[in-house]
Amino acid sequence: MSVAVAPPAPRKGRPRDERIDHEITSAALLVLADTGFAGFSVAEVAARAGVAKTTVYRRFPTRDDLLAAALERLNDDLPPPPSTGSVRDQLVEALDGIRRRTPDSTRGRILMHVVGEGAREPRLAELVHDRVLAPRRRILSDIIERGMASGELRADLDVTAVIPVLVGPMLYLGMWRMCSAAQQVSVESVVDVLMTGMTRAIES
Amino acid sequence: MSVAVAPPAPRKGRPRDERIDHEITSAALLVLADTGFAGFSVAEVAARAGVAKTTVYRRFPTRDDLLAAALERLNDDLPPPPSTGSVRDQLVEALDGIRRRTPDSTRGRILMHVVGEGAREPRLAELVHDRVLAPRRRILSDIIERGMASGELRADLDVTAVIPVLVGPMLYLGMWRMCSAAQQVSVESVVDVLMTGMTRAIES
DNA sequence: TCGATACGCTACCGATTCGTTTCGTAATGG
DNA sequence: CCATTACGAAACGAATCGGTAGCGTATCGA
Repeated sequence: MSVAVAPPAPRKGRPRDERIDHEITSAALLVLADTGFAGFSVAEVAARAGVAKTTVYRRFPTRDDLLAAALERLNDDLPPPPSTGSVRDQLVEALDGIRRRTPDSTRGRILMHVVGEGAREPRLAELVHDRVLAPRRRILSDIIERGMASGELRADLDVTAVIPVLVGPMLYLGMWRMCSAAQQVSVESVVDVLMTGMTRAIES
Repeated sequence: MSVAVAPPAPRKGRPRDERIDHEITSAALLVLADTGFAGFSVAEVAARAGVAKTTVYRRFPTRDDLLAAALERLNDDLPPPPSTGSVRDQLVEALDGIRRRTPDSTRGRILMHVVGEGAREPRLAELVHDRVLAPRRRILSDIIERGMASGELRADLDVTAVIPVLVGPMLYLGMWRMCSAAQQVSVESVVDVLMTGMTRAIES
């Protein structure tokens, strides 16, 4: 039973250009970010990748296969967590990154389209949530737990409730950044409200 | 100069059925919520309204005119603000409504599509923001300011920073409600974190 | 009654996108 | 050299879109 598990590659004929696979999925993510799921067309992906449509269909039999393969690569650029400084500074740094990248990065723009498409495709929403949001939630929960251990934060915090409190405002500010009301709000002021609470005055 | 300013209606011929205008825009909002902006088609709206396509085009010369007329009605059902009870209770009630209606109501589902479409149509994002989000921000800021006046909240709160802190988590929880991580979080626990802050223990 | 408009229905137009196929050429292994 | 596969270019038929036109019927004002 000497079975070659990993792809030993077909033996005969011209081999596929491995770089093209990468370029196709990269182009697919860009198209997805620009046009959303409804406008996601194989022809557009092929054009942006500089490749013939047949070359795409040879690798991905259907549009959904291409979409799934592209989504596999959604997490290629997970940023390293901040590990130095006070809990407040770490939160500001991490949250400011979320706010900036949500409307600017390819991944963030795709995320914004998933918000609308998730109602019709719950599995898509769950996939993207697990692949994109969950790792970033993990970075934040690590910061929180370190703060709770060091005494900088209350020891009785409900981490599952804190995460939406941190992420939600950043997604809100990022998604509506073109509106003046969102532009006036700084991440620092948001973090300060969250740290101090709405009932106690800042002690100087 | 006795000019009839309001529509005196055309004098001759069969008059238009006013109810049909209402049904068409209502159907348009439903289609928009279900299919998003890319899938928004006149034929689908006409079918859902139980009306011939020509009847739609007689009122709205182009697809975008229909879209604009439908968006005009986005705010028909602005809920009354809660006015009794403690600030905490008012916040829980208002925020729980936001969380529930974001994924369930027609308006909320359209809002989720605007998040993705806003990148390509900034004017659309601003229109919807002003028409849907701003009035609801107003309800929340009223609660906040009453709490600051009554002493239930810090008097030095930055209201512009507080609003995203309140709305953001609700949109987050509503938009990703199908994911298990969001289902476990209660509005009460979120409000308690916001009220007390992350640095001080709840005093009993 | 008569002219004018609203409405439903069907068909149609041009444009676009879809998934697929054909064909000529380039690159590989035997 | 030759069979085999990859790739690019082009075209295919089917479907759908926004929008228009024709026709019969219904409903108004005069």
